[in-house]
Amino acid sequence: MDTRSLAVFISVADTLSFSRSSEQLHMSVSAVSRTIQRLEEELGQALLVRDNRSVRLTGAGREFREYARRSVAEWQQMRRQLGTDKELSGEVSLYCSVTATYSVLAPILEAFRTTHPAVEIMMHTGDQADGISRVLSGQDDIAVSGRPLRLPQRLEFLPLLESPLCLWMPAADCAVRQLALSARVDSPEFDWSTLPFIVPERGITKDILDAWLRDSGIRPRVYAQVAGHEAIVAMVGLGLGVGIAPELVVRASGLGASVQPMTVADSLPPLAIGLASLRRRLQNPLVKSLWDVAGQTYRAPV
Amino acid sequence: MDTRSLAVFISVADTLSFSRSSEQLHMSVSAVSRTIQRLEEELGQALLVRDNRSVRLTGAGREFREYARRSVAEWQQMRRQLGTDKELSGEVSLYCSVTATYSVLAPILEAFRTTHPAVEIMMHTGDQADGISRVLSGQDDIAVSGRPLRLPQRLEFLPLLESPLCLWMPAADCAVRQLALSARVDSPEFDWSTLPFIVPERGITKDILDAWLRDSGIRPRVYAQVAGHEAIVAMVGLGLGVGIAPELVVRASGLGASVQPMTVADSLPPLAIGLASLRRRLQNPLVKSLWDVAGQTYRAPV
DNA sequence: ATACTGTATTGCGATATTCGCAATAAAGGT
DNA sequence: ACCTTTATTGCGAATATCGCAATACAGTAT
Repeated sequence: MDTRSLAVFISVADTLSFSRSSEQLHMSVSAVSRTIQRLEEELGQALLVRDNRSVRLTGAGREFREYARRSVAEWQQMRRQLGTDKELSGEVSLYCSVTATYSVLAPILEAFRTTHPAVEIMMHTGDQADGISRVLSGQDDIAVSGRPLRLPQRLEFLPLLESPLCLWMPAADCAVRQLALSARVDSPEFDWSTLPFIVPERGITKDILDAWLRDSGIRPRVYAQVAGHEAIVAMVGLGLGVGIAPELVVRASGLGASVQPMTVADSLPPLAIGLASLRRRLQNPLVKSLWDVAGQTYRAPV
Repeated sequence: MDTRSLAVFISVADTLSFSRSSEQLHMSVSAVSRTIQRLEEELGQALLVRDNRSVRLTGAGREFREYARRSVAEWQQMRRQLGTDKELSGEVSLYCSVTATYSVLAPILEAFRTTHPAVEIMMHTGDQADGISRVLSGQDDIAVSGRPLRLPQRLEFLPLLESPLCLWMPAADCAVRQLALSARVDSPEFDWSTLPFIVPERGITKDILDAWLRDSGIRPRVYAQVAGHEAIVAMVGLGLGVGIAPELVVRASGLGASVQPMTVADSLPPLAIGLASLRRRLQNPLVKSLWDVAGQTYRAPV
């Protein structure tokens, strides 16, 4: 028996519906169904009567709900007690891009510092594209990252903000800019193959760009593959080509004057930026509290 | 968090030794170690201080032990309450050989009947060799069987009694008997290839026999492969060859007079006979109580 | 009557977790 | 210095869990 199963049962006992519980708990209906089945098997006793239409509690189910509530509460209490006993201290390891450091992380860390002064923050910066894999491999507890197109189940993602994803061209007059302006970019005749592209080497932005290019039927001429949005913006600013980057990065880079957004027909989906962490690591109270602080910090503005 | 982890922690906290706990809990030291690690990670707090030589409880560990004891006790109590509330009733499915029915199962079922009159026993009989696979496939809750040479981890085995495993030859004078007696069987020169063997088609006895034949360097002349010890004994009794069977079966078969044990140099290992069940099924209180009754029934005589 | 919708279960493949074994590291005893 | 005992860790194998899609069933709409 584990607390997770109890939580599932409590939810179903409250909603009296597998499907509603499955939404509430962010899991599939089948997972809920099997969890209840396991519980019933373990107890040798039906907890719920379901007749394909409705769900009701059995006598045993009612008794068990009492127990389950109590048990979960006691567990939570024990966690809090152990957690607060020695005023959260320890180390949390973060990974993010240079830009994210001040544009996303700063307000979070400020808030976190005041409430948990004893916690050591170990921060690593680098290409935003590596965040997810560093979290998956356990190198860091939390990464600031865009939401992956397909996120592994063991990964939890907490969306904080969205930033429009744009194609950028040089603002200064140059060959690339002429090309980019030479025709209505969003017209079907536009010849993309002449326009030099600067694309991300890997990561979520690359995935999104690839998908978008495929859907739009564009075969770009790749001028360079580089690591990090900051580098892309810089190269575009130098007139080497056009490139993709979230607006946020451009604004934060201080190069806002040297690049300009291109308007395209099928606009790119906005990039959801947030925190990523292994579910397992979130069970650690230190990591969890930083996570929670982040959620609160960004809930306020919205 | 699950009760299993708590039980592991309680054990280690009591013994203050990973290795002793690992024996107590029938798991490897590494599994114990990792369980504690997970617990500590989940709580964000060290529970035990180990310095490669000794294990001590931390403050948090002491607190947590209190909680763990309470939590496990409450869980057990809830199980009992739900279990006894409606006086255990339901169905347990058994599988065993014909012989085992009266020689092994009878005393168990007698005891079980008096304590749990409302439980329906569904019994299937057949070749003892099929017991394990029927349990593994979920067809039956419990099987009476010999202990498999390698038992899958999801299988629990409860040894009840041992019976010597022998080679048997016909007691009546006949060609096979003459052959079997023609030379000192346990001398290296004995020519096994002339002696017709009646071997089990499959199952644990077959595995043991195969291993023994291999180790003894014997290449037997197989006269017949048959299903079920009872059939082997019967065929030996008829003078068709020599065969392997546990003494228990011979005694129970009523053919004790028509077969005789052969003495061989490297004697066969005795067959451990007991109950087999999936760990998972043992969480069901019905199955568990039959299991427990069996254990008690056979502990007494020993 | 038939199609449709909402709900729980189940087969199945993919993924994640857990275990045991063997190798390793560390420290005390001989 | 060598051996023994004890906890941890890498790794492959066994097991458990999940989500998807198919299924089954009943009430509702067309």
